[in-house]
Parts: sequence; C-alpha cells; structure tokens
Amino acid sequence: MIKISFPDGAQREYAAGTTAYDIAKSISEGLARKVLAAVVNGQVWDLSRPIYEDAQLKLLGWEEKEAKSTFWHSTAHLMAEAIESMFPGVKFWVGPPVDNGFYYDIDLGDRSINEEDLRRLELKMAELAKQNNAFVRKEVPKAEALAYFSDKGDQYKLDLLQNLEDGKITFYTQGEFTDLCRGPHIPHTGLIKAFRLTNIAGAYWKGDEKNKMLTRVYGVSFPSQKELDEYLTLLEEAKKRDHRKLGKELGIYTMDDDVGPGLIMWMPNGTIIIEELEKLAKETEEEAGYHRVVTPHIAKESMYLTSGHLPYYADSMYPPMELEGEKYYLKAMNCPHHHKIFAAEPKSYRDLPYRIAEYGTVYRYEQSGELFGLMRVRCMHMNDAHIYCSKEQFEQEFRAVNDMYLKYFRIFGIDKYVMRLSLHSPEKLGKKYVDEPQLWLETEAMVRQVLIDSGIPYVEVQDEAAFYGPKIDVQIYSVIGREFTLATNQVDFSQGRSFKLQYQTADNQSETPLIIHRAPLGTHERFIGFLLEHYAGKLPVWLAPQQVKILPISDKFLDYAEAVKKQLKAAGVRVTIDDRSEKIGKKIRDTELLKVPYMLVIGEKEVNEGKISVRRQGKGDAGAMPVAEFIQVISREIANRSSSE
RNA sequence: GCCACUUUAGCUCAGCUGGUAGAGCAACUGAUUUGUAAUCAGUAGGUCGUUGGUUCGAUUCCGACAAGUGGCUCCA
Repeated sequence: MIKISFPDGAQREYAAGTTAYDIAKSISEGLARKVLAAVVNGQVWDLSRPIYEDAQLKLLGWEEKEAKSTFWHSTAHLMAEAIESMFPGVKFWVGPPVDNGFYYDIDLGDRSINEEDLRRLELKMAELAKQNNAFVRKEVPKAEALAYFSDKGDQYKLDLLQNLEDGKITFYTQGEFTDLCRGPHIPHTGLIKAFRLTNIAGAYWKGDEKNKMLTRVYGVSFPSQKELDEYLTLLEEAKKRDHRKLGKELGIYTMDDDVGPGLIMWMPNGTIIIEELEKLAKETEEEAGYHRVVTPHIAKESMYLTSGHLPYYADSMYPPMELEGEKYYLKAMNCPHHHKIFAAEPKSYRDLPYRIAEYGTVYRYEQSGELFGLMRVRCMHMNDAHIYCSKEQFEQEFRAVNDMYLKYFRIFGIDKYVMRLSLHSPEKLGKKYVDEPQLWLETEAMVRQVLIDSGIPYVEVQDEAAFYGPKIDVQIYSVIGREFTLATNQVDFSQGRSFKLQYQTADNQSETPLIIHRAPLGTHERFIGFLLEHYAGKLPVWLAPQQVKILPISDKFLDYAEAVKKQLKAAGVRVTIDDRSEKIGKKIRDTELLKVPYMLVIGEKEVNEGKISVRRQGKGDAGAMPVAEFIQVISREIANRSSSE
C-alpha cells in the first residue's frame, strides 16, 4: 500500500501502482470526469501513470494553469496527427503550449498550408478526437528512439534526442501518431471538445534566422464549445480597442504609402494628445530640475563613431546622406547630441546633477516586418532626458527617476505592467558589456535596491543590459498580446568616457560623470498607442481631443449654444457645436461613437432656465446645471488630470 | 529581413467557375426643427494597390513590386 496526501492535508491509502485517475474516481465519478492531469510530488503527471510510492497528490481541473497547458499540449499532438494524416511525410519539430493555446512547428517540405487547409484540419481533428484515443506513455531506451526516428528520416527529432539522457526518453502515442514527448498529456482525445486553428506563421528552426524557416500553426482548444465561444468573443472585444482601429476612427493619426512605412502623421486630434502629454512632461521635468534643450535631427558620421553606434548600429539607422564630402545620419538616439550640450561649457561639481530633457525626434530603420501601428515605427518622438551626475549623487537621481515613473503611472492608472531589471553577464565583460566588473555589481545592486524600496514587483533578466550599464524597462502588452517596452531607465557608466565628458570636483580633479538615460513616457507613438488601448479610446477629459460637444435640440437654440461655447472656450475647454439639422438621438449617437467625454444638450427648457443638460459619455444623462457650475466641474477635472470623473 | 495571408468607393464589406462592379454608413443637395445611441428622399463617388504576363477579353488566373495583417528574427 502507498500513502497519498492531498492538498487539504487528508491522507488515504491505495494499492501501489494505482493511478491518479483511479484516485479521482475513488473520490467521485464527477471529479474523475473533470480532472485532466495531476501533480505528483511537485511534477505534473499523466492521470494514467501508475504511482508506486507515497506521494503528495493534487488533481488538476481545467481551471488550473498546468491543466490548461497539458490540455493544449495534447491538442497540439491531436493537430499533428491530423496534419500527418493529411500531409504524409511532413516532419515535426516541437509543439508546446503557450499562454493562449499551442502551436506546432512543422517542416512541410516544399508544400505549404493555407486557411482552407486549417478548416479541413479542424474537421480531421474533430474526427480523431471523437475516437477517444488514449494518450499512451512509453519509456524507451535512447537507442530505440534513435532507431525509430532514423527510420523515419526525421532529423528534427534526432536533433532533439541528442540532448536527452538515456533512460529519460518517453514516447506518447494516440491513435496513429507517435511523438517524442516529455508529456504529460490528458487521458484521451475525446476530452478535446472545442478548438480552433487560429493562424499560420513562419518560425525559424531553433529561433535562429540563419536556420530554415518552419511552418508554425497556432491553435487554441477548450473542454467545451461554450468556452471557445467566450474566448472568441473576448478576442473580438480586444480588437475593438486595438489602437490601429481607434486611431482611424477617432482621427488620431494616419499613414500613407507616399510618405513611407512606419512614418506617422499626427492628425489634429492626435496632435492635441501629444501637446497635452508634452505639457505634463514639461511641468514634471521643470519641477524636478531639468533644463529643456532642442537638438537637430541629423549629425555627422564622426559623432556616431565616437558614441560607438557606428558601425555596430548602422543597420538600424537610415543610410547617410552626403554633403560636401561629409556623411550625415538621421539621429537614431538623442544621447550624443545631449552629451555635446553637456560638453559645450566647462562643468563643475556645482553644476551636477545636470539634467537636460527634450522631446527628441529619432529615426530608426526598423525591419519592415516589425512595424506595427503606432507601437513600432520608424520616426518617433522620445520623452528623452539625460542626467549627468557624480557617483555619490547617482542613487538619489535614479530613485527620483523611478518616482517620476510611478507618478506618471498613477496619473494614467497604468497598473498592468512588468518592471524588468536587465543585468549583464559577467562572462561577456569586455565583449557585449563594458569591462567594469565592480561598477556593474555596484550599480546593479543599487538599482535592485531602488526597486525593492519602491515596493514594485519586478523580474530580473540576465544578459539583457545595455552595453553601458544595467537598466529597468517597463513592459506592457498590446491588446493583441504583443509585448513592448513602454519606458526605460538606464544606467550608463561608459558613454561619459567615450565623449570625454568631465567636471571639476571640489578638490580640483577632473572626473567623468555617470549618466542616466530615461524615458518614462517612452515615445509619443508607442505611449499614445498604448493609451488608446488602455482607455479603449475613452481618454480622460484632460487628454481628450474634444472635451465637450454641444448638442442643440434644434437650430432654434444655436444662438444660446454659441454663447455657451464662448464661455467654455474662455475657460480653456475644447468645445464644438453639432449644428447639423439632425435629431438629438442621432447627434448623441455620433458623439458617443467619437468618445467625446461630455455632451451638453440644449433645448427650450435649458434656454429658459439658463442651464445646460449634461451627458457623460458612456453613462447617459447626468441632469441639468448652470453653465458656470459645469465649467467649475470640468475645469477641476482637467486641472487634476483625473482618470475618471 | 524571413514565412504565410490580405489589398474592391472616405469607412466596413458583397462580387459563383474570367465578359470592365454593388450594399450600408459617411459626404453633398433638398425636405424635416426634432428632448438623450441612427428622420426621409435624391445626388455624387471606383483605371478593383502598382506593374508585367496568359487570354478575343483580367477585379477575377500567373509573376514581380509596394503597403498592410499574423508570426519568426531583431529591438544597441
């Protein structure tokens, strides 16, 4: 007999060799129907795998993350079975579960696969699922596994096998399909009731662009049709808040073939948002002791040789233009220009920390396949600043920058982000990273401490630092799930030296300053793209391109509407009148769709009482009030930069 | 840059197997003067992304290019 302990502390005895499924069944039939996998002594196991020792056991239902992964992994096998039956001779690489489903990488030879094939594959999968084929686990000696895949001529699985230890190799078979697989899997294919193959993509073998490109098929599956439908509805909803869709609907930005890919033209509405953000940044930076500067969009080759960006970064820069025998580059970063401003006048320790800020325009020749709406572009306006300071001032300055981030995030109600602390790898000192082992360790410890003190959750990643120092990136996700760095805060103990930046210390020594690169509001492009999705287009009043729309019931009331408009304009409110001869219902509908935060309805009653009827976007009629009172309300909301009313 | 797909009116989208295109909304004109998410009627609007080819004939089939979309790689 073996002793099984459950998460609630209960213990039961079972015969050795019993399975998690048997145990579930012994508790209740209902549980046995719902359970998908089990955690046995901390490892996720197949339900059908016999247990021979005393064990901690947790049964996993669909709600558990590991169960979902197992379920999706099994669906990947089901899909592979369908693919192999429809396209005999294809070779499989790996088919893991991901955050929202699964994929399988396949070498289709000289074939290709299209949307129609996906629909046919789904039918085939449905057919195979109905056979209720068990996922059968088999431990195989390495020699046998090698022989099996040599016979198949499957170089991919042979490659996988090379790194596997003899004695730990398992095959899983369901129906006609056998795969090298660590497992675990759900009991049988019949549990996969609903699925959708979502898209086809290319993926380099082992993620290396020098390797062959395999075909990756993505899909998602659920234990019932209802859950699949809910998931698809969720996707539809997400699409509605996609910044590319909202950007068009709300007249925020446009792009044009004649201008070029990744080059954003901000329309009047978008420009208002930009100006409000800059106003916020300028106020905040003024208060924090920054000086504003303005620098040109181009610079000579020599500067980028000094900075080390050339030739290393040349691929990401627009090619140079030649004038009078000199090469000029569009700037891909503002730091070198700022360093030159630092160097323009002799500095003393009394001048530090020296903080200079600019909404700098930079151009990056991003790979065409990487461009993405506002989020990844080739011309961007960066909320850039550089802080030059002594080693002693460094921590305080870094902290202040971090606090500035948090202040911004509070204003915008940004709470779904991941702070990522990017560290160096000691073995790459002198290659990928400047060779200053002691400085690295000190600054990394300092940066980590700042994060800990601020109480923000963060993740540490090795080998992701900039070549000149560690950094903190703020990672966010677009509605379609793509990850982006929204903001960045970087430590630099290298460029000061490259640019021979110096200041005189109190004891009259020349010292090189340390530098902080920071961009809490990232770039206008990415930040506004993010905000549109974050607010689903319903920008807070202070950011809304149009804050108030006056809706007269009929054009008899236009004079009064004009008078109200004049008062609001005088109070600095962005206001327009809908003077079309439409019914009020129509005017409201159109204004709602444009997501204008306030609508003021004016009819006979309002004119007589000297009032306006306020309607809040998305919330309906809010009652009548005198114009002066409304001006007070909205002015306060704007001044406070309130996220909601 | 790589793989796949897409590109028809300002927008959203129809258009069977090749015979030069249609709807709704928007726009414009007129009527209507309206009370909290779509008033009615009429008019105008397209070299079917660009460019080669096949064909008597191409929006439709094939190729190239461009842009976009989903991924991959990249994002100092």
